Amino acid sequence: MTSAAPAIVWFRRDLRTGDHPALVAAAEGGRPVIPVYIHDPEGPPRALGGASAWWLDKSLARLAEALATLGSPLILRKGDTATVMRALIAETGATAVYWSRLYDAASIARDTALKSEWTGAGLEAKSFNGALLVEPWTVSTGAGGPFKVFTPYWKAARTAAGGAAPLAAPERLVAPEPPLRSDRLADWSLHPVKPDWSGGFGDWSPGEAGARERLDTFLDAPARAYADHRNRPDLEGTSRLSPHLHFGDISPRQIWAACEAAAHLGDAPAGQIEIFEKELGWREFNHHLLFHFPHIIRENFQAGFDDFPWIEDEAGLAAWREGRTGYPIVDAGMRQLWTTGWMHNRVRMIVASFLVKDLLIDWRIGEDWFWDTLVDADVANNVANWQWTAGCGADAAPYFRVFNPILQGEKFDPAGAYVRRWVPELADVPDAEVHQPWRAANPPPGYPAPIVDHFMARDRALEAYRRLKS
DNA sequence: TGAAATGTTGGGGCG
DNA sequence: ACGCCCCAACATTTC
Repeated sequence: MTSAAPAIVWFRRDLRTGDHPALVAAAEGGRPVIPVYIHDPEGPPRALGGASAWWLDKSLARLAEALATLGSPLILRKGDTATVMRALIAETGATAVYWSRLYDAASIARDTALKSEWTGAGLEAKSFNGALLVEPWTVSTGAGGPFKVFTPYWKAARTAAGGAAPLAAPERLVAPEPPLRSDRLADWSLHPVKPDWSGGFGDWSPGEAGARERLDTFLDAPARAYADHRNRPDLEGTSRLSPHLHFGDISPRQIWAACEAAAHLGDAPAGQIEIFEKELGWREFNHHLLFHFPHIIRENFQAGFDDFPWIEDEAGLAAWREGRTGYPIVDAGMRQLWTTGWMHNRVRMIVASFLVKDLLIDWRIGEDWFWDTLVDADVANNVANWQWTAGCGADAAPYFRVFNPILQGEKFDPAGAYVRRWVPELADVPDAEVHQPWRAANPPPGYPAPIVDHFMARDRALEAYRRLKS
């Protein structure tokens, strides 16, 4: 079969060999398979963030190892996708290109144009579902439109979500002859240098094996108490699978199947697992929204918010980014983000509420920062969650819902272990005041006083939202 | 996937 | 024993 024309598998955000429909389809019949990753730092959908680049570097390295073991090494090329692919097709005589679908408008536009180009040139160009449990066009409301509210969405989608078993990885791949030129991953400089700020990222294991290990660890313990512990940043209560999911180190279907198996075997209480599955549901919902309402990538879902009087506050923004707002739970979150490339989800809501409601800074500015600093930065999730917090999104938190950073801290970090870990200035503040250290008998030296009074800021935000409505 | 303000209730102290 | 008041605890409304 070595004379058969090769098939290209175009990897993007599906950096794995298991449960990979495009890879399985390409390997069928034993024809040569050309796995390729094309590095276009400008996107779509947008320029690669710094923390994402760090992750991509490691995940690609693991994928390259896995594909080499299977028999066909990963080809790395840099540049404009259409140009690179044209050259690769000409060079190899490939007759098919397979890939996993993306759901933002810019990626869809690019992929659609390429598909018609390749089809026009006589190739088989085919896309697959490699990233979602339920693709956005699969479910619709009774009226026939897209969902805008999570609960009815998930009621409809979770039925469609179950069932399909993950695909096994191909047992072996046939490499094209002669071997193809590939860039060296190191030459892409995805890992930061001068300075290398990634020293705190050490707990992550990007790649397929790391994702599986993370999933097993999660199902082994945290999943059993997920309902109670998922909101506790001081505990290891969450799965931490988000960056793996973004880059496709693991598929949601693989996670779903493992969850169902664990619940079925009684390894973890079904009710707890169901709440975790609902979190996967939010990811699905966010992709559903981005597909059906592509403008939300930069515009308010609710146009009524377009005239919101956001404030330009460079000093406040800098304090927020650097974790020196004077509110421990906010500062702990922002420092955890900067140091590790990740922030606990409960704390994301708190810091986002603080930026948008206490500082009245445009949600897009916060979204930009998250995009650059999160290893799990994902357009669909990032945009939908920021709009949720700001109140301008679909099924958003009502405008009057303002998080109190003191109460949130006391409720979800009761002993102050989380804030003390990331804000060492608080080491000696008694538990009773650790979330409002300015009230301690001896306020910690070197830790800032609150940059804004929350209760004043809350009234100010409610006034701004009220005026917008009228 | 809030928090604060306001309303209601019921037990206990007290004259 | 009784009524009155206080206020914690809970419920409801409002932002």
